[in-house]
Amino acid sequence: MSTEIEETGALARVPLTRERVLRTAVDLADRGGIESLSMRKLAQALDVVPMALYRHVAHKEELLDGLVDVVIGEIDPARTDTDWKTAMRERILSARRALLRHPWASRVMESRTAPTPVALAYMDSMIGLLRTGGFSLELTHHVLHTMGSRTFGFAQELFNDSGDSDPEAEAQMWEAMAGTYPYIYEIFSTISHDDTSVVGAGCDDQFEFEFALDLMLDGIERLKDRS
Amino acid sequence: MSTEIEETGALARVPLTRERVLRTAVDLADRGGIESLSMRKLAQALDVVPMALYRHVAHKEELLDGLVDVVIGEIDPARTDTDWKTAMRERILSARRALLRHPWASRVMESRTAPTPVALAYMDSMIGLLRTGGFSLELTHHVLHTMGSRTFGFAQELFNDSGDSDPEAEAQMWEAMAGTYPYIYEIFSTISHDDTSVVGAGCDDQFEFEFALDLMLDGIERLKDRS
DNA sequence: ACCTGAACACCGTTCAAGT
DNA sequence: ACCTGAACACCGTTCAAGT
Repeated sequence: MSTEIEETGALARVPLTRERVLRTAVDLADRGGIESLSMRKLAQALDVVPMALYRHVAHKEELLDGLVDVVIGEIDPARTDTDWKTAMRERILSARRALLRHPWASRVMESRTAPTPVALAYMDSMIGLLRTGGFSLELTHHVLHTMGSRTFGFAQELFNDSGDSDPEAEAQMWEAMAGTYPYIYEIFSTISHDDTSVVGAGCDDQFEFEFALDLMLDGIERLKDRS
Repeated sequence: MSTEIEETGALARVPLTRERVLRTAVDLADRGGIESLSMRKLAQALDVVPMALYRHVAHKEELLDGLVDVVIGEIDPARTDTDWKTAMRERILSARRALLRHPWASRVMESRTAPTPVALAYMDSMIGLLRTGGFSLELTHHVLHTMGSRTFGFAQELFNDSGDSDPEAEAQMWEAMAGTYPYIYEIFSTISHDDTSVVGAGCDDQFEFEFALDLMLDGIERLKDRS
């Protein structure tokens, strides 16, 4: 009967599993950003004492590894009915879509020191695309270095303008740029005409990502044909 | 006289300046890694109470901005006596050398949300190389997106194998790879023959960086000539 | 044997009390 | 008016005491 009361009190006291821990963590990070994801807050969201998490995850690093695995799991498998270039291109764009759904994911991926089996499997199939596509071992290796994190669908932007967008401060920066950074000013002022503001997120990130991706894929293809 | 004792006790009690704070912080990070750089430890290294730092730096974020500025300050200025391609190539390689001297720097740069004036000036002169080299505004913009952080001399490696290098665990991973990740195995086992171990840091990072850089510069040059 | 509250050893930063 | 010790509100994680 005390059991009954407990059950009612905690409603359907779902047992804590690694999967539920990870799912809740992804949710928390999606909602409040990765910096708001602490072991303590995660425990609270799961209605559990912090120490209970350590049954399913050795430490926070392992939790972060798990989050990356969840995101990689959302990437479509590689097509097997086309050439290497199309298959790689489409898969990378699928990876990019997964990362856009979880804006914290690329930063967490950067911070990992050792690849998980899931990440290794992803890499292995990517390399497989090249090898079965006729690339030599050497060229494959160079290509991997060239693509870097782009293989996982992201690239290092120069500055992550997550834009707190204080319009006053922005206008001021704008003014300063014209004088002291003429070339930056020139670019920004002409590029972002399509958007509402003169400054702001005036460029098409998707286009720019594909531009760089294709420049690399084309360059890589040329090297392959030459060898 | 009590003054005299104090002076002797603290020896040449150098006054705290922003520059001395930054220099010590760079030193600390160089020596013990960026994760060992806390406001408290920095204060201790300067033989000062933690709060004293806040006179020279508004918060830790500003300290990190300052560190990035120090590193950018070590990059050679752009040559003015060559074509855009050579000037850009050499400057990026100079930036890379600066980053190699401070292994924590690229990670700190990634974490900055807003560029400092020093970073903006660097970017402005980089863009200037392209513009005076005959690039259209549009192409210049695309190039910036393509190069991304490479402009600052670094690229996202797939995994930062800072190698704790537990040889036993490494051998085990090696064994697992052959079976479950055949393509990764194939690459690693053939590439790193030049080095001592079969695994290990068997590839020439400098070569790989330049390979990718040149692939991009060549692709960019081709686009420019076409337009 | 299992579970967990309290504690530890840290953070960055605030603020009021001291000089 | 300046300086700073103590305190605050957090962390991730250990561990011994409780059941």
